[in-house]
Amino acid sequence: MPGQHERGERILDAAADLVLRWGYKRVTIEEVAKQAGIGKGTVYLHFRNRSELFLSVLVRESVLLTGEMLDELRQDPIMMLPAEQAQLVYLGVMRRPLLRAMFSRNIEILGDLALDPAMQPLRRVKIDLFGDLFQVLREHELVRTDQSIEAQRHVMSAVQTGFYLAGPMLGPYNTHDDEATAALLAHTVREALHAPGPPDRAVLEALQPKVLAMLTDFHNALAATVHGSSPED
Amino acid sequence: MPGQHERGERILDAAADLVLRWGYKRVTIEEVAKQAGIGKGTVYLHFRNRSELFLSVLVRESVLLTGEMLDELRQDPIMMLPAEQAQLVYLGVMRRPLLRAMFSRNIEILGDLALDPAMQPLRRVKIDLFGDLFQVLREHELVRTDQSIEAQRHVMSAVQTGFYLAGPMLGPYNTHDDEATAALLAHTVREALHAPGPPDRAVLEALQPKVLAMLTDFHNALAATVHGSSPED
DNA sequence: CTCATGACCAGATTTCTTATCCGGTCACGA
DNA sequence: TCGTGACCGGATAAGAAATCTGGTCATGAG
Repeated sequence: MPGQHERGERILDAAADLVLRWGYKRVTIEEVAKQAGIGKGTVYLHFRNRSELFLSVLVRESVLLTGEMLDELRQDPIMMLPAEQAQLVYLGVMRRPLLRAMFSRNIEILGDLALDPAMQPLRRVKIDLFGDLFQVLREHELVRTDQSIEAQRHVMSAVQTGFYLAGPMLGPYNTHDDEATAALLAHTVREALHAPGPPDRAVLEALQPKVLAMLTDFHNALAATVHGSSPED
Repeated sequence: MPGQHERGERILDAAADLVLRWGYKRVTIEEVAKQAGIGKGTVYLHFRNRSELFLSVLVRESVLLTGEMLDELRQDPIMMLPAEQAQLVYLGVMRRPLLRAMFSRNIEILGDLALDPAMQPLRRVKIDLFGDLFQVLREHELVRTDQSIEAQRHVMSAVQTGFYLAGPMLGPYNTHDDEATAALLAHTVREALHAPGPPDRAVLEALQPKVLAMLTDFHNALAATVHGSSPED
């Protein structure tokens, strides 16, 4: 049996590769199977159907990114702050062509995959994460307390959305590379949401385990939805 | 001859009404002419072609909005500040169904009209306006001076884009009405771009004529591109 | 003479029909 | 037990025919 990692992963590799080369719409299950060196039916031993397969590709990328976030957070608790997180996520997304296509609504590559109903629960998990995170940060006055959590979530969503979409839209007027844009995004989030003044390192460090646990839960919840070992029951 | 205002305006009225009811794609020139109570060929005495007609509808709305901005700015020079402007524009756009459809990329109603190449020069005028505006504000330290003008323009675009698009995208999680969202947008822009501390009223008032002139130029430039009196040469 | 008009044309769009493809299943065989 | 590819039907694409509509312009009203 060729390849080092297990079959489910190889299917995901093949699917990811083909989507980037041909676009979601044009990739057939048979072609994915061929590229993975297996029979067509075998794909269905791992994924219930077509969209679950491709969604898994996206989720696997997200899991990788979340893993990176965890590492960074372990190294420095400053990464629990919204601005730093937004910056890191932005750079991580831009580094991954599939996520970049998803976040910048590249309809050419991902088609209507991003609108798939199966995406809904993932969004929910993410929104819950942010709700919880803001709650904790607020309790320790790391973010402003003069806005509601809903307002902060709204600002966070809007600003992030804007930075992902505005780059392409500005066209030739966009003179910023990814690093510079990420820094701008961080600045905007920081000024809009963080409590004034520098954060208290002691508080940050005290909170680190709790936030780490929350992010780990999120990471695991995501990972649990990547099939590829066995089709979900 | 029925109707009070002149024929070009009546054509624009008819077009605006039909676009909102049927969507840009479905509206035919003949139908617009019928609704305006004139013959089909007459439309072409006012507009060179289909897209110029519908673009003019959009531009006319923008001229109205810019007029409101001018009034507000005359009443209170605080309105020259980016946050206040963004807030006012947001509310103005949300109040006008056609502009709302354009800014929130409602593809159902406006189709690919927003992508029309004829839109380009308008964007350019608007971007130039913002460049000039930030330049003036910066010279009088009403906005931060530790960022480049390009960076500030980028932040402004991104944040605005985000707030226009994030509302629909948040779906049921969006608990804010237009007023609250506009306030949130203003807050975000203010914190990200304004100089710290309250603005100096004296400086604001001293600058009022200059900014008023800039906005008036913009207003006139926009108005000049609304045809409807005679097809452009 | 000026200006509005609607019949007219070509190209674009839609509709209807036929052909091909592909997601998903499952009987078979390794 | 597990992997496979032939097979099925619905979906999608391709093609042909019919309809529609943006834009023009000869005509006639004022």
